[in-house]
Amino acid sequence: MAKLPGESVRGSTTGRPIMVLLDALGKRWTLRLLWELSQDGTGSFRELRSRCDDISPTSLNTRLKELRELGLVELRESGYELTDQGRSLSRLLKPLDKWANEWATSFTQE
Amino acid sequence: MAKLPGESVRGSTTGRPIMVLLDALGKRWTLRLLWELSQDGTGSFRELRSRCDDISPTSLNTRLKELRELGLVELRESGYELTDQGRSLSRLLKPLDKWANEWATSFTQE
DNA sequence: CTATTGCGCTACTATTTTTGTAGCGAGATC
DNA sequence: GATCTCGCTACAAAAATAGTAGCGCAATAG
Repeated sequence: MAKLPGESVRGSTTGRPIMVLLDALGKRWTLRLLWELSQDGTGSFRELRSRCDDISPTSLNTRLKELRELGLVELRESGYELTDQGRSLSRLLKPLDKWANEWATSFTQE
Repeated sequence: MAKLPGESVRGSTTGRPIMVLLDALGKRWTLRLLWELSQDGTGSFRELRSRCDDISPTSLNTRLKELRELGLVELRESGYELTDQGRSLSRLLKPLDKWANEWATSFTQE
């Protein structure tokens, strides 16, 4: 179901890993889920739902399935959690928080 | 049209900058456009279309409008290009390329 | 001064993605 | 065996995205 590296995605037929990644991250909730899982760790399906403002179970499941196929998330006894790869990706996303805060000031000053 | 920091977005009513950012980046083509503009610099509307595998003008325009409202992209005589803020954000995205390449190897080995 | 070219972009409809509501089936607890 | 919570699915509605055609404008060419 999910597009893996090497496969053709929307906007790029080359299968270049970065394109596959950008395509996956560009789907709704993907980034948010990675963010939530990296911030507060393991969470059950229903926990994740409430953390994400009651995202519909359909959407949540679709994204979680994809993230699992992409090797970024796994379901363990304790609940959903990031894989090692998922964690290493999340580390790259962390600086976005600080960036966003600085970015926000350019709006409040207007 | 675009949701700015401080405003409520899908999945988060707090207006927290990171949530607004993740919402914006999670829309189709946003990440890809930032990527293209950071890689090959300024580009005209039609150039960007072809760089993105002939994304429809409707979609392209919608995203470019948003990116301009968010202060990440601007339209100059020479074409569309990243603002300073857009460039600083793109710098954070750069490591994704290397990460994606390493990630991809975990699939070819299977 | 007409004709053509290339620009950013819009109108309109079709398609795909995402959502919301309700609830299933399985396992633990009482 | 009734109840609770779990992950998750069915299905229809709503929203986002896409595809095709072409407009209005400015610059260039004949």
